[in-house]
Amino acid sequence: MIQKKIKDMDLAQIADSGQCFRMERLGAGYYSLVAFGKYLEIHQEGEEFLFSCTEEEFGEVWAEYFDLETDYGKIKDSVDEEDSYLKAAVAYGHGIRILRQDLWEMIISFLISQNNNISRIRNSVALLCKRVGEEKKGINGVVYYTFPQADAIVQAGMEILGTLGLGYRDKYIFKIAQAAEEGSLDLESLGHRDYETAHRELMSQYGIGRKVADCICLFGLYHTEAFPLDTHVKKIVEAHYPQGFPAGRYQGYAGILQQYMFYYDLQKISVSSKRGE
DNA sequence: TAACAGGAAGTAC
DNA sequence: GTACTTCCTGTT
Repeated sequence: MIQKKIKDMDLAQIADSGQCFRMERLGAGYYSLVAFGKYLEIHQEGEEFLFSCTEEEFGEVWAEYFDLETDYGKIKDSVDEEDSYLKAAVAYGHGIRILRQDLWEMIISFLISQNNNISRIRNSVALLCKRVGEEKKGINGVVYYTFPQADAIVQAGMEILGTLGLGYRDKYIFKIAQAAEEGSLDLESLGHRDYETAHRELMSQYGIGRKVADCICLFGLYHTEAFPLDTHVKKIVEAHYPQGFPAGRYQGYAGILQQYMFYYDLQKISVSSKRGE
């Protein structure tokens, strides 16, 4: 158990921001997550955080995972003063960060995400891990499941994948796991490519289109210039940026701002539907 | 309580 | 431009 003070980070906001699907709320200010085969529990109170790991593990895994090297305050301050929409989005989701997640997990998770909703994506990912991943025990004997590697998915086969309620996406997952196994999808080299190249290579895979490729680039490869255009962001751009989002003004990190906009839009929807609008 | 309709971080064809 | 799988959510 270690303690850290971290600015510009809100676990509740990150958990609900649709970029990760394995972060769970345990109680007020308490969250758990599984990533890179490890289980972590976190408690947040303002800028004070307790992590259920050693200082060593924090330095090796989690500091990078939570993107602590990046100054999100600076990013938020860089927003155009006259862009009232973006100012509001950034103020609302002030604790959003882009997590640096595992590439393979992002490929499969965002394949599942297409034409789907977040609560179902979470359930699908959880079930995939439980049925195909590896069972492990974390702190206090908590049982958790690692995200299945490509070989395990290939071994499980369509027979198992077909029982997970993934819909038509099951075949995408199976085929891409096969591609990773036989080498026509090379994760290692993908990690060394620039954004354009990585995006093109990802899109050549069955089941990965432009939007999913952008999500994988942003969340799995940390190409922060990637700007996934999903239904929400499309709607936002149409309403607030008729000339297109000014990505040029935010060279190299438009994707981070996209995440604030996405979260802002998503929360507004859930709040308004709760009010019966 | 249970059935029902609408819709969901898109892609392949 | 349209079909696609299944499930989640809100409504009746």
